[in-house]
Amino acid sequence: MKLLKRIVSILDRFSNHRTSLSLGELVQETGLPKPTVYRLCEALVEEGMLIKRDDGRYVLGTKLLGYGAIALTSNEIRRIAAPEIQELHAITRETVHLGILSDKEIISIEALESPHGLRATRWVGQRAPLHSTAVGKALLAFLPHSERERLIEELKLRRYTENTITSREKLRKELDEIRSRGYAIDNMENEEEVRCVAAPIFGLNGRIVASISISGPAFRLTSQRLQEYASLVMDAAKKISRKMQMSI
Amino acid sequence: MKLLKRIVSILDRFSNHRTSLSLGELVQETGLPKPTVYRLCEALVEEGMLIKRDDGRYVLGTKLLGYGAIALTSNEIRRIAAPEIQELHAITRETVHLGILSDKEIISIEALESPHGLRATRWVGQRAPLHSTAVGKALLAFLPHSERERLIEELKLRRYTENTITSREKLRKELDEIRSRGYAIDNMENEEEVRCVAAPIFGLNGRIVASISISGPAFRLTSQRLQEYASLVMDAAKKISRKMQMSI
DNA sequence: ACCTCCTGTTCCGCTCAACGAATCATCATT
DNA sequence: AATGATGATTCGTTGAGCGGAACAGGAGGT
Repeated sequence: MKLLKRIVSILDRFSNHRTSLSLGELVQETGLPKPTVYRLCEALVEEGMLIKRDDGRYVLGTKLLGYGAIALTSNEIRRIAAPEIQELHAITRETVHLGILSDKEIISIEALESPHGLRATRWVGQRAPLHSTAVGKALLAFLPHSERERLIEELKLRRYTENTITSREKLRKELDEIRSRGYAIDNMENEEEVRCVAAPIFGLNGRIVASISISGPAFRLTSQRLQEYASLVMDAAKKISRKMQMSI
Repeated sequence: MKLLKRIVSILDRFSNHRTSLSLGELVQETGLPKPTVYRLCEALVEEGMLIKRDDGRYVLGTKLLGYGAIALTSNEIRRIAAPEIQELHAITRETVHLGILSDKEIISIEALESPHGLRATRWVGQRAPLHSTAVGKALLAFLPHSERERLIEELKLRRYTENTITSREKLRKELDEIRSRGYAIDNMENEEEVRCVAAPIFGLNGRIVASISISGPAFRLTSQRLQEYASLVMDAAKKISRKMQMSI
């Protein structure tokens, strides 16, 4: 469906660091002809999916906000996992979040931030790479072989820090390790001085559906602390998985 | 744009109480031919805007969640109003939320729930009617005359409780009153035993951009308490408005 | 005041993307 | 085995969407 693909390619230009775009920018970045982008944007404004600000720049509209809120409530893992997430948050006082696979990225469907002044920030709806985060790697590691391989091949493996895994071969080894030990670690691979530990959550038929993680500044999440937290997240993940099995 | 309108009319079928829909239901409720709905839904699934569950029913997809999160951050009122909202919440210990106009409804862009066991629930992204809520009436009241009239004519004025205003004439009178006293009250008009009080927030050029409210159970929000809270929300709204003027 | 450049807007004839009636497939239920 | 309900597919038709080209308008320079 051509038109829909174009709509998505326009909406996808917007991100948290670039919340507004001009017609020209959209034309350049989508590679579509100017009248086409113009017509589409005006139609999207008409439907409330975009807003045209007074300065003529486009911003994602409130219609999408409404859809987002509904998309969130239709996700039952979120509801089921809530108590365990709160518990982890209370015990560790670090940022805890729950991520699922969306296209070739992780998207957070629940997030509780650490009360500490210095903390890892995560918000619901935030997207993050698969290869450089604990949540992403945990999810990737426990996917069925074929899907995992397809994703590994399709990923860009962009470098974010010195520690980011950027070779497919290294990523495969890392995922094997994660599978054997049952949890994933992000040792400052996505952001400087931030460490995370994540564990997989399985739904009925044993298929991985999400992963849960604890994130924080490296100075608090020392490697010893990380070990402790690893068993905590694994326990929480197992509890949630068990609840998922019973939720038919 | 025909196709886009159809896409929106499909996505609009989903709500917080009906998070999943079958092909048949969508066909019936949109009035579109079956192959058309089928083709569109499959394309939307392809793009991640819908998810087709194992049971064949459709659910709003994570792509929309991502867009929603970005739409939220592109809203600067939210950022500007955050401190005042937190303050109101801390003082009153009731549910406080910030709403803006979206199509012919109110949509919440910020919400802090009361810590009390019995509380009004509001979440970000939630939609609410204009004519039966304090936030809605406050917004409506301070719109430019022509827009206000257009909206009043277009609204359905559906009845939710005994107190809901369902006549256009009464609504106009109510809005006049709200304009003269500077704040709006919802006296169990949207939900039984829930009262709210809301005040308008103006942006540069004095145009109304949002409204802020306190909501809670009627037994705590007595008419006397409501008066107190009215000055609180008005003060907060004025502070936020002033900040908005300076935010160029 | 005039020109230039840049961005957004509109026009209009062409074409293929989207359409939808009809049909088929699948799976419970009787 | 027959029936009914729902989802999936086919395919000839057509107007919705396309995009090159031309236009408008404002900012900045000369």
